[in-house]
Amino acid sequence: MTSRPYHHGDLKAALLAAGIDILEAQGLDGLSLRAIAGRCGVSHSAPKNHFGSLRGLLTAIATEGFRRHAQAMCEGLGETATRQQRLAAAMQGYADFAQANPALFQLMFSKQHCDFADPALLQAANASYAILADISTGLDWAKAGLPDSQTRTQMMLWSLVHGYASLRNAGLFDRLPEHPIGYILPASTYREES
Amino acid sequence: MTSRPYHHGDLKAALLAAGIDILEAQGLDGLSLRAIAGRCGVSHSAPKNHFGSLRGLLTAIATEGFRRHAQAMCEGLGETATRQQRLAAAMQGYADFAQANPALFQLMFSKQHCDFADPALLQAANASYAILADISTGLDWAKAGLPDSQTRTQMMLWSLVHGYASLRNAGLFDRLPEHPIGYILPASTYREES
DNA sequence: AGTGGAAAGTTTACACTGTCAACATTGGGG
DNA sequence: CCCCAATGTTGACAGTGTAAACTTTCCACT
Repeated sequence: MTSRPYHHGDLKAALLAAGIDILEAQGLDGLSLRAIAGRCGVSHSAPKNHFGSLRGLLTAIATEGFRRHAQAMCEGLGETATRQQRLAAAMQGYADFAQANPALFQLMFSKQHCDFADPALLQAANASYAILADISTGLDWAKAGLPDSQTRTQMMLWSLVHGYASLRNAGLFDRLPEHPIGYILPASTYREES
Repeated sequence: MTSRPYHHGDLKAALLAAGIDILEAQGLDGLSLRAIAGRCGVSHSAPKNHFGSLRGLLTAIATEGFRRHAQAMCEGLGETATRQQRLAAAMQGYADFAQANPALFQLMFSKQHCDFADPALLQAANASYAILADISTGLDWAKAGLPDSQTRTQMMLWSLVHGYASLRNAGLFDRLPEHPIGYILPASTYREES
């Protein structure tokens, strides 16, 4: 269909897809170079030509994960919504993605498995962050007299939604009554748009 | 010195200590049953008698991690401090512990490595949560008309500090100006004690 | 057209892992 | 005193990632 530059088809993309499939089906434990290669019908050593090492392959998978993550955050964003509603929708998308893809989500934020020095991964991660950062413009959690109020608001929102998603995925919220992320965002901190 | 119920001394405790040492020195990757056993001078199969499997040993290590975690949160708690100051101190202890023991912190919240059905682990984790929950009594992030305001405040605080610690440990805050956790807690949401 | 070489994939080997079964050793309670 | 359960060892096994040597394919250049 697309390009076929060599004799067996579009590996690299097939390896990525197989990796994500195994990740969803069997979790991070079941994700091995040999399993991915086997699912693509190639030898266990073939992935090295495209990704160098397992770490490189996991980094590429995480990069694709951030792209889907950003898309999930954008899906609930209607044009007519208020900034508060858009923020709640983006955070809900963040948490929903983590819940729907727990192994991928865990991989995406694991310095143990991924190489955050990789430019592609860094760019994809920054793109996800930028979505929350953009929406949070005009909202303010600042204490009087402290600088960087915009940055601090962004860090607060990112930390809040990321911790919420992580703790829920780990099962630490199981004994508590359920509350969507919107019910945890303090209403009193919203500021009307100017 | 302590008790010596069998012919080689107090393994189990030695294995736990060796595991934590390796965790700090070499990270989660370097933590293997054989490495732990080797550091204690026993064969690679000895830990099975005390912990059953690697998962059991990691669960026990995480349990000890939660005990130290709770202690780190309590260290900054002075009796004379206001509730706001005590909250900020506990959260600072939470984040500092995560920064000082990144591998242990990662292990403690990894459903992949730990068995959260283990009663000891569950109790230790709940004890850590209870510290934040107790301090947050009297503080309120509730929207009017929603139930469970106490629970929601606790979830918000826990999510915020956990996400902050996790994202900072992953290096995702490296490009942003530094802000201690207290500068991210919104001041406007504090409520005076009654 | 034909050839050289780089890209893509295979094979083989190696060190390492966790788990298991069979075996050795020890120490304490009948 | 002696047996037995707890503790620890040995050896084997399937599985992992990595690396080197090898083979196959295809593209570019003369």
